[in-house]
Amino acid sequence: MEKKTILVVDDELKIRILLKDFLEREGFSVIESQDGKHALETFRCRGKSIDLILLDVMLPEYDGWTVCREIRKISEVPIIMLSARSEDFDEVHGFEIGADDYVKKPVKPTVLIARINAFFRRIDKVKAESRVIAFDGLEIDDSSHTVKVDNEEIVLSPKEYTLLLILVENKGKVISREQLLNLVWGYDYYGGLRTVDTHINRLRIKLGKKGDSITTIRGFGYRFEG
Amino acid sequence: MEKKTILVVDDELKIRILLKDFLEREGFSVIESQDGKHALETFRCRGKSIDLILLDVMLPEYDGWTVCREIRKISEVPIIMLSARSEDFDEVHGFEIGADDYVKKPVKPTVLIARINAFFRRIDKVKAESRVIAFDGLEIDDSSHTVKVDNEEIVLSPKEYTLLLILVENKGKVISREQLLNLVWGYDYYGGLRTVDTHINRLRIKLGKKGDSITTIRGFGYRFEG
DNA sequence: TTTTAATATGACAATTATATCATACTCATA
DNA sequence: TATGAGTATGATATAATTGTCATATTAAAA
Repeated sequence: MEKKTILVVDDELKIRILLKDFLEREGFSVIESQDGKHALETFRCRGKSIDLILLDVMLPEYDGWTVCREIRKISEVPIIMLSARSEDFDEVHGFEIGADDYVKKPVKPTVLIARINAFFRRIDKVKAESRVIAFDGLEIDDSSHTVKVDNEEIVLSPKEYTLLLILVENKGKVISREQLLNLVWGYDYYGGLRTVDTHINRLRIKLGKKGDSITTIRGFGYRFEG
Repeated sequence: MEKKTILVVDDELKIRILLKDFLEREGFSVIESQDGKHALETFRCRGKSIDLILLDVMLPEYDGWTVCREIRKISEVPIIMLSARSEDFDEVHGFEIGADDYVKKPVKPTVLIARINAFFRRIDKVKAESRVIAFDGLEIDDSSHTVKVDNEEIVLSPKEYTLLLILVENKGKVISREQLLNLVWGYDYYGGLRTVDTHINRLRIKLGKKGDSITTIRGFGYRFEG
């Protein structure tokens, strides 16, 4: 497995150095940011390659809460908040706005690294799980990337496959074209919404009669019936 | 989504009751165990249906470390360890033997629940429970964007749907045509007020007998009875 | 009851959303 | 470099939605 990249956001140079040092010794690659604004810019620019964010709460130029909320609007990247504030209220708040963990300062590097490793161990496991979705004659095997309709394998392009997966994972729910662009194409894609239509169209054709399961919700998006 | 089941392992009855109470209020289903041996037996017997284990470290009949290690030999079920021991060494050890989180006692239920929710949010693919408004034979599911009258689905156009949603969200209150134009059409819309009448009309027809629930308040606007 | 104003309704045209098609571009591979 | 699969985009066709108006109906007031 390739190196994981961690973005460390803290205004104190001493802490950044301490963490960078420990993390790199553990085999992680580290990017640093000294304030909220810079962190957001960094993430917008290289978000795709960042596997985890260590985010201090007390920051100049947008505090940690703001940074967390802004990032959550565009990404589900794991975020661990670091905070000197030890109130329960703050901790709960951190989780509510989308953080994955909340660690109280002073941070002990050994403990933090144990947490990070445990976290990656868990999400890698979830990712690696061979997931098979099957119902009503439709079968999607995520580990082999194969799709079958009535036991007949059909070949989908990458975009078509991901599109189908997202729709089926959220079956019964309407997903807007904007959401689909985010989820399938990535939050940093700025193409036209019509592109989604075209791909839906091709997907429907390839799915044959199962294509009817993709319902158009005029004005709102698409929904997979299930 | 179906209820998640949590196995709470703690020898103190008081804590078990406290946690069970809180967790059930949050929509989890709870199983209890008062010692390590019993916890292992319980898990071996119904492990398949357990989604998370809250495991105290200080236990009679096999301590928490042992239970965690034994479970890890046969399962990857998420484990959150609870411990009165606050040494960093213990925390690191907990992660090393396969725990997913380590929470120091005394446990604050609100914090623990925030952690548990964040954890499930991360590892679950599907999230976000759907918001459903239902009463008197009318059902509006906003996530799937479906409207049912007496369990019969009816298809509404975007404007009709939004109009209905606004009316129902404010049921019992009169909403003026101006307000409806603002809420449904947007504040920057400058069409005629009569347009609302037409849409109300079309909505009433599609709702069938439920259409009678939209009352005209002469001179003021409309009101959804409920 | 008559009058008046407000609202309901139906028809139509205008607008908008979506599906579909044709084409050009991109990128990996032979 | 040529090929082909995959993709993005714009043009056009099709279909649904919407806004407006004329007219009918209704409710309140005189």
